[in-house]
Amino acid sequence: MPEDDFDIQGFARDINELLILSALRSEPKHGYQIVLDIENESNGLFRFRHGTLYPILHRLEKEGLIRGTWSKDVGRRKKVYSLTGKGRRHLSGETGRVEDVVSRLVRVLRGPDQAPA
Amino acid sequence: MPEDDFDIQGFARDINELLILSALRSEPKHGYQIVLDIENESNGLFRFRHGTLYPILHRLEKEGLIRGTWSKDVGRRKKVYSLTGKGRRHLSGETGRVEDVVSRLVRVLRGPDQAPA
DNA sequence: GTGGTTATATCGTGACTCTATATATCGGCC
DNA sequence: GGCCGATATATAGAGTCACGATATAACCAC
Repeated sequence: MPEDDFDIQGFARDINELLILSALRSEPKHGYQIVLDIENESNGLFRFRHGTLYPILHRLEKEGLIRGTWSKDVGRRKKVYSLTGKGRRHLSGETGRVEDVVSRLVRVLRGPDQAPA
Repeated sequence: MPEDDFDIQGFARDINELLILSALRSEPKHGYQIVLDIENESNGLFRFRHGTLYPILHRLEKEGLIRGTWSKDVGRRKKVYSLTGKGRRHLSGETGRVEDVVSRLVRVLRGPDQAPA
């Protein structure tokens, strides 16, 4: 009985969300910093544009996975986001699900007649 | 210098295309059979709907990765697709690229402070 | 010859990213 | 002390793609 109900579009969306959440795992950051850190940690592979980043941040905040607060002490306005408990649980759970899906994906792509190296 | 130019939407599209190409690796098949085989080999995880499958098949044929021929010997019309040489090269090359991307993705998601189990 | 299954095809909708544009503030420069 | 590029957040418009609904047609059972 197929339970998973896999959706390729939702999968792509989840990947973007998880990348952002993972960037916040160590400490709270503002949007611009998140982009720079992800780009740096992935050696330039994953790079967010402005028009992609901010809608996702707003969505994550709306879902209660992150919480954003304006820092006013510095003159330049920055919205600093931090992981909520819900967001932290979501991150670890969904990361495991992504790992499961990609391992099964690679297995199907490689096929049965393919020797493991 | 970031060379990769990663695109999450193209990545999702590629996954669908590669799943179909991999189903044709062993032997030529018609559309309906491709869906059943992928669903079977992935234990029900990856399931294509009609409205998803046929546009992708047409696209792959247009790009020269597969070649479709109508089998007329049987009364029921079936369009049987087979991998072209270009398609076979594309499959192995892109599969390697997908494996690379997902391994780097998981590494970023897990983070540096995560011990490898 | 009617109905259910196999099989291919397309159109419309909706979801999502991406490009372009807008706004605002800081620091350096002269 | 005003200009300008870099930092930083925001949104609207366009384009792309999967997905649901619908259409067509031939096979088989009865």
